[in-house]
Order: sequence, then structure tokens, then C-alpha cells
Amino acid sequence: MIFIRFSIYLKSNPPNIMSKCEQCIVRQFTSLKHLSKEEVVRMSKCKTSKIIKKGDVLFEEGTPINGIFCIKDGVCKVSKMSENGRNQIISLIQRGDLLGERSLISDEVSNLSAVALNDMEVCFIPKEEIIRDLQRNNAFSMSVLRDLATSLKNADNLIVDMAQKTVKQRLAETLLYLHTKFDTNSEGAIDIQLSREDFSNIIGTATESAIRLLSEFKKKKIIAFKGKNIMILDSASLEKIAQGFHNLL
Amino acid sequence: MIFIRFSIYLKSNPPNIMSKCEQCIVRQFTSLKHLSKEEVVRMSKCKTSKIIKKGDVLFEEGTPINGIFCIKDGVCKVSKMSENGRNQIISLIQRGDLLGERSLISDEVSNLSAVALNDMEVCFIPKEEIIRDLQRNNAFSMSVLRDLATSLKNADNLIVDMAQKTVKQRLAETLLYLHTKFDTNSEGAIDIQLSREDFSNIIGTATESAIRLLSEFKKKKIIAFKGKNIMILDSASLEKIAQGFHNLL
DNA sequence: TTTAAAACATGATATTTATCAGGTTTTCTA
DNA sequence: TAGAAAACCTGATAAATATCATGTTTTAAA
Repeated sequence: MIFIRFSIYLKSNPPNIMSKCEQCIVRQFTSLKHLSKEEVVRMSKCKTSKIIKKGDVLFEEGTPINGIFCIKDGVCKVSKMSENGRNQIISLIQRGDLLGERSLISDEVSNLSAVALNDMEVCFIPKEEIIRDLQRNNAFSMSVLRDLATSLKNADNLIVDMAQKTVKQRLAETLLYLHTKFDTNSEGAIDIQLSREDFSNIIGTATESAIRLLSEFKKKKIIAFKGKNIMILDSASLEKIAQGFHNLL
Repeated sequence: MIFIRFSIYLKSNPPNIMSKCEQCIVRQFTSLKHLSKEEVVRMSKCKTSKIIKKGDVLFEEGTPINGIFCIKDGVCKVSKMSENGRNQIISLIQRGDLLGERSLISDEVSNLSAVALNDMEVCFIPKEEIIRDLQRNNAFSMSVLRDLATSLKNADNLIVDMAQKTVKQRLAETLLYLHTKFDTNSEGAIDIQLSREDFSNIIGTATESAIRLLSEFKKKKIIAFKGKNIMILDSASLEKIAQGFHNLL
């Protein structure tokens, strides 16, 4: 058992931290795949790799980022403080995602914070390098344009959900989203650990409300807890709840 | 009096509908200002101008747009249907804004609907033309990239507000936003007409709740109604309310 | 100009959600 | 490994908001 775990660890977390971008598989999942061979070599030379521990901050709202992060492994939550003093999680970012494009393009301090949800391996590419590539490589800038367009579409959907749906609907929606976005672990549970407070910060509610609703879903056998992870037992019910059929359950 | 009105009409609504992009002032407010002389001439030849009456639809959620709109005059509301069957207004678009970039870039049907709030004058530039310019003119594509980045930042802010703020806070926020975004008319009121239902669709609440809160603000002399338009009397109070100081008022 | 429809308004009530207050369990750290 | 801190949980209550019902005013259309 330990042996199996170890082999999985090796697979998703290659210890070769300072590997070159030329050979990096993760790059192929991102807009960076449109860079030319020379551009990749240049990038590889100026990039830095970092290990970020669970709970550590990648960057903080109001501070300059000065580059973009390419996520090689792990997951982080991206959030923003509300004037009410509560944190709102805007998105979850994982392996194969880029992070920080927006601030780089607008040349502004970050409007968001990013905190690791588990141990992460990320590469940081300095601003000048990316700006240079954006200005010279049209395939690359078009790809970034498409990424931003997708983010904007997702943001629009989130606005509507936040404005119109009940807390219960939003929780159901979130669970379904996690189910599709993240892998399933050996126990059949979603392979991401979110605290009850994280859940409340995703759906925009009081922590107690998130706890109560999760308990309710558990009692109704819609979800189950496998340690700190959640397993979806009845996604059909979750879909109905997300669409607003509360009373039928 | 009629004469004065007529002269204002001429100023903001030049009857020369089919004017050339080369001479169009509005183009200078948009990313289209980065196009070369030749590109502008090409665009001018393939663009179409339209008059859109108050209440008319520019495009509908789920349908292809096949180009972008450049707003020469008037205002429209951009909204999306929630699964709950209620409409959520995502943004208000006015003179000098472009509309439809996102769908064009992602090559998808629109995720949003746009409806005129007053009589509008818009130009429509077909997709092929814009895509061509995006691919060849880097200053232009970088500018569109910055536009999308700004939209994304605004969307993030809206998500947080919708998720964390009360309906009263959101209404105060909306009124302040309208005050900064739109001009003031001759009576000192905000020069845009939104129905109570529009307000409820902006802040994401029941129409009755929007009505009640607007009445409350009126009773407390924070706003006043000038016909169908709203005048801000006490923006300091609105700011406090938006930040969550409800009970002090 | 009359009439129908839409928009606006308000009260009563039900539902949803937050807050407060008090617990238990788990996790971290000295 | 003990003790502290964090996370989790539950009940009681208050506050915010939606819903329903009903009436008035304004707008648009015949």
C-alpha cells in the first residue's frame, strides 16, 4: 500500500524541480504551447521554480505579481476580500492552469490573492518575458485572449448564480463543479481538501450555514465524507437541487 | 424649449448614420483606435450601421453574434437568464463601448443578451474583419486583451459583491456606479431610465424588494425621483451603506 | 379618449440565512 | 504527550428577503 502511494507520488510530483520548459508536459496544457522553440528556451532560462507548501500564499491582493505562474502540481484557491471583511473564493486553480495573466496584461497590482490548498509546484515566468512574447507571437496572444474570454464567461455565470440562486443551490452547484474539475482518489472521493470555511467562502455564506447544508446532504445520502474528502453519492439529486427543486427532496 | 432639445438631439445623435469610420469620434474611445488607416478603411466598407429602438434586442443569449457592435449612441443592458428563470443584468454598455468581443474570440454563441434601454445608434463589424485585424495588428489585439482584462476585474468585483453584500448594500453600490458612469441631465438627475424591475435584475432581488429599498432611500432623502430619473442627494450616505453601515442610518 | 396592460407601491406572511452562544472533535505544537 | 488552537457541529434567535395578495398610477394602444 505504501509502495503504491509512493509510485503515485512520483508520477504526479516529479522531483526534477528545475526541469526545462522544453520538456515540460504541463506547458502543453497552457497557452505557452504556442511559443516557438526559441521563445521556450528563453523562457526556460529566466523562469524560476518554486515549491509552495499547503497554506502558503502565492500572492496577495494589492501587491504586484510581476509575472505569471504556471501550475505544475497542486491546487490553490484564488480569492478576494469583500468590504464586509469576508473572503470570497473566485476560483480554484490546478495543474495545467496559468495564474496572474490579468494583472500582467493590465499592468496593475493583483486584485486577487492565491493560497495553496495542498503542496504545490509552480514555475514563475517574469513579466518582461511574457509581455515580449505577447507582443511578438500572435498565436500566443490569441490563445491568451481565448483564455481570458473563457474566464470572463465563467465569471458571468458565477455572477448570475451568486445573484439569483439560494445558498443550497450554490452548494449543490459547487459540489458538482468539484466533481467534474478534480480527479477522484482511491476511495472514490473528490481529491481535494476544502475546509468548511473554504466552502462557505466559495458559496458566499456563513460557515455555520455551509456546515449545516453539508450535514443535510450527508444525512440525505447525497454525499459522504471519506476522511477530509467528499464523495458524491447522488449527482442526479445535486443537479436537481442546483436547478432549484428544493422541496422534492 | 423645443429648439434647445432639438439641438441637443443633433449633437448626440448625428443624423449622418452611414458616416465613415475614418471620421468617427467614437472609434477613438475604443480599441479600434489602434487600427491602421488601411484597416479602418476596410472596416468602414464592411460595417453596417443600425438604429435600435428602446426595448429592441441587439442579440439574444444562445444565438451567434458573428461580429462586434460599436456603440455610437444610447445605452443597453447586457443580461443572462438564471436557471431560476430570472434575468440578471451583468453590465450596462454605452457610447464608446464595444460589445460582443468575448463571443467573437471564443467563436461561440453568445452567453448574454443585450437590450436597448433607449434609442441607440450602433455599428456592426463582421467577425472575419475583426479576427483578421486581431491576427495581424498586435497593438489592436493587445488593446482588446486589456479590455477583456478590465472586464474580468469588474466581473470579479461583482461576484464578491453579489456573494457577500446585502441587497441594500448592492443597491447603494449600483446607484453610486450609475452616478459615476452616466451623465447628469438638465435636472441634475442621472441620465438613464431604469425600471424597478431593471434595478431588481441588476442587484439580484425581487422587484418588490428593489421598490421598497428605493422608497426607503427616497424617504431618507438619499435620492430623489425626477420623473423617471434618479437624482443622488447624499452620496456620502450611499457610500456608507455600500460599505455595510446600515444601522447608522 | 377610453381601455387594457404594464409599472409601481405596500402590507402581511413565510422562508432563508446570519448571528450568537455553547458545545465536541481534530490538529498542531511546545 | 499535554495543552492550546483550530476546525467542526448544533440549537436558539434575529435579521434579511421572497412571496403572495391587492390596490394605485402610469403608459400605451385601440
